[in-house]
Amino acid sequence: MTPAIAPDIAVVRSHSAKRHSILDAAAGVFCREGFAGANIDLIAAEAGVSRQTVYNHHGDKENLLVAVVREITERINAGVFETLATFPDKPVNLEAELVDFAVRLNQNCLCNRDGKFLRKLLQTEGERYPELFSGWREHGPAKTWAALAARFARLAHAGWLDLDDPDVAARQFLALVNADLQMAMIFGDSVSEEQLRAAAANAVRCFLRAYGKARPHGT
Amino acid sequence: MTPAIAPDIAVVRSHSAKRHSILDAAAGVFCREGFAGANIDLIAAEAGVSRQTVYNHHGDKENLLVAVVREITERINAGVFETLATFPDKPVNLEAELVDFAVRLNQNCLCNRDGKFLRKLLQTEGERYPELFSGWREHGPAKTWAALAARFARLAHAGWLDLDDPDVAARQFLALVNADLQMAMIFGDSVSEEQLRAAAANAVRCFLRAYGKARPHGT
DNA sequence: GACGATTTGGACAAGCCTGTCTAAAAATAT
DNA sequence: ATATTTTTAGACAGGCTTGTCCAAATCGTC
Repeated sequence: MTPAIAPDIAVVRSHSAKRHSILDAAAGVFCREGFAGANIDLIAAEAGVSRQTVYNHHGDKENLLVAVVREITERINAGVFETLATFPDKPVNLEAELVDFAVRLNQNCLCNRDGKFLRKLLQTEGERYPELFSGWREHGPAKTWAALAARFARLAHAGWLDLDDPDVAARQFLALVNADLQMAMIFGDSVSEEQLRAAAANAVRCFLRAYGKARPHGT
Repeated sequence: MTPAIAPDIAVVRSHSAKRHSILDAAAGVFCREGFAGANIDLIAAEAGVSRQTVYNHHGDKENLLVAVVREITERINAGVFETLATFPDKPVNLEAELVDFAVRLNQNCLCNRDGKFLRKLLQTEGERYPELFSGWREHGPAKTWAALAARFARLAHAGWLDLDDPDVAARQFLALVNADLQMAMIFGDSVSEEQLRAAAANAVRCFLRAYGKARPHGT
């Protein structure tokens, strides 16, 4: 009754490839047009798939949105986790390494395609379907801030920083990193590698002027 | 041929009251539902007006959106200008006065009903109708930043601040002021007066740690 | 009270979109 | 090669929305 293993995964692969393609196209269209304005024919066309196939895979327009949001938040969370692991815990040149870290953060999480999509979907559909994002809301930014705050606290303990409140400092770091990019992002402009580095450099310079110490006490 | 003055302004008053009511309702609906999802019947109902009257006043759905955006950007610009005039040019207690200024900025411009609407409309329709916001884009944030930067530069000249680049400092000031409110705003939560003051206090403390001088040289 | 303009409610056509159905086509595994 | 499953293209009903038209009603002024 159950088929052999090989055919199953072969079917699943094609199946999953189409599924992924649909999710990708849907993310783009939902993001551009909003949920109400999104046209399933257009999604199907952009996915290179017939409309019926979209319905076969996800059943409903609303269901499709749910799947898209789940996919994106999962990828975002993975990206944040991965990038957070590259935080300079044992810096040699703190300023340079924080700048690199900030650039990675922007490239992998905030200025990302996924980051842009999540931000936009959140803004357009967040109030209408609050339960859609409630999972991310609980496990997303709060955890990121806490993790970043812990890193900064460790840096402070090692004598690199002078912090009153690591949580506040973490939020301020993220805010500063985005300071020069907000307008570009809100207008949907693309940001060059150059702009990204300059923004990160400005942010880190300000951050270290506020919270940096001249030398770690260990040296 | 031309009627007397009184009837004219009386007619215009009722006319303009309805017009304003429609614009107000339309702003709310466009913002909640997006352009595609906005229902003109709903706008009319929320404005307390018949659908036909909406068409009489603004002709077209797209036209209505244009009118809404124009109205909001004009009000926002006025609010920014007004608030900017309350910048502490001759401070006694710089930290306290900057905190007050930041609170005003948030209340009158950023966390405002208008501010929220503009942000959301910009995000949802900005890429589809770029020319809609091009006017604000040119004359809005850039001018605000420049004006704020000039104030900071004057403060630096008076010995209160130590700035490399006033423009960067102005952007960072605004970014810091929003640091603690971003999540609340993105989720559409309302922010209490308390949160607003706390956020402003955190922002100003960080800003002054980075750029403040102990005393102005004039004293 | 009469007059002119505005507003109203409802009817209406036209278009678009969702979601379903069906039969043909394509792809895959055996 | 055949059988099974997936995919496709198209038609289709149903619903909703925009924008227009029109006759009745309302409002403010003379």
